Amino acid sequence: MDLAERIARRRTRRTENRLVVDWDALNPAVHPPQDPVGREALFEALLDRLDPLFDGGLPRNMYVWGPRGSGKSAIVTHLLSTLKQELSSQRPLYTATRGESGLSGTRFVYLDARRATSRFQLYRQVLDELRAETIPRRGVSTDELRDAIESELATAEGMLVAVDHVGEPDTVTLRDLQGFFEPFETAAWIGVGRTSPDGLPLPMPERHVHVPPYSYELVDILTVRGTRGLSRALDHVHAQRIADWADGDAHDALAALFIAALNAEEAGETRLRDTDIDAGIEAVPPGGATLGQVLTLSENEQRVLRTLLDLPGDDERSIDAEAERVAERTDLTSATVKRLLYELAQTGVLQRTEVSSGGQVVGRQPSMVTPNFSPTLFERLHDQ
DNA sequence: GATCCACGGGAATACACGGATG
DNA sequence: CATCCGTGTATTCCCGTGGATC
Repeated sequence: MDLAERIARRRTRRTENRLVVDWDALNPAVHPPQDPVGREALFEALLDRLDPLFDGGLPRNMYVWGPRGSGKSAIVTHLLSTLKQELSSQRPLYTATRGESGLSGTRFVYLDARRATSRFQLYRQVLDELRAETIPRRGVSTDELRDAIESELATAEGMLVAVDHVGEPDTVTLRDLQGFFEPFETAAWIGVGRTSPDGLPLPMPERHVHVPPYSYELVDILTVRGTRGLSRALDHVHAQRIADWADGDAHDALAALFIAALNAEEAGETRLRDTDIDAGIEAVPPGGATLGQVLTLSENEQRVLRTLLDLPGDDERSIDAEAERVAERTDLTSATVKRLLYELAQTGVLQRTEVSSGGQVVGRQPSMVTPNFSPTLFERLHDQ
């Protein structure tokens, strides 16, 4: 977007008199296509390790790790899409114009392990990226998919796959990755996760890239995102306030900003007030489940959450009772809902708290579940 | 007929607590 | 007093079945 365009957009925004002009810019689950703010040194470190790529070779497998909200996903998605743009000379459909080697360029694939939780799904999504046609979800064996990937790689110089969110409670581990990509001679991978590499495969330190939490950069991130998303610049004091509260976590910071904006819009305001910032901070459980995590849950899990949030009143209800209510409002059995609720609590999406036993004397104390994320944010992003 | 996996439910295990036992 | 036991409930674990698709 050039300057003239920016100015034009600003003008229309003003005349519309709206506070928010681009919700995606404020959305903590969305990574803008622009260069991530304040991570130049990390890109250098990554490019160093990817050096062989630039001679048509393959880098070693890598592990990129750091705490939540430190920008790992932003970095890796941006890295892969740029590499793809710059280095893969061929697109899936146009294999006719091959280079001298008779091979098409290196292929680049970014995957979210939350959306590919088995070997089958991982292969399927890799193949889906490599080929233009849609790959079936059923009726095909995992081995067939593997063979298909192999034959696809036979005509390429190599493949670099980045797998985001490895090593979470429900996702594949680094060790799994190693096994999954073992069969492919010309494939290298980058695992991205939160846990420290101690005790994991890939013992060599040169294969690790540590992403530290943000510190002062967080204010810049909020300012940049705010500039894109809001019709007026984000007040520096507000940005600072959110950044201090978020303690280096960009997800929580953006989530708070998003809710602040929502709050102001609902009040018919055209600028953020101090109270909106307060409301934003108030609504986000620090260190809770990220929106990305919640929004990549299966359809039924999200439906259960949505229904749970809509249940009327009664803030003291056992999981058993909650499951019963949710089951009534969906086509799932209460047994299934109950299992899902327990599972969601185990992965940190829901939080379990003891419920004061209503007169019950015998047996183990029941607990209840409450969302470990901002319900407002989830409802808003889920329903859209 | 083959494939994968979400659902559903039952078995196994954990926990709470009162009372019996050592 | 400490530990075990019995009973009842909560929670976790596990796996067979069937739907959807090729």
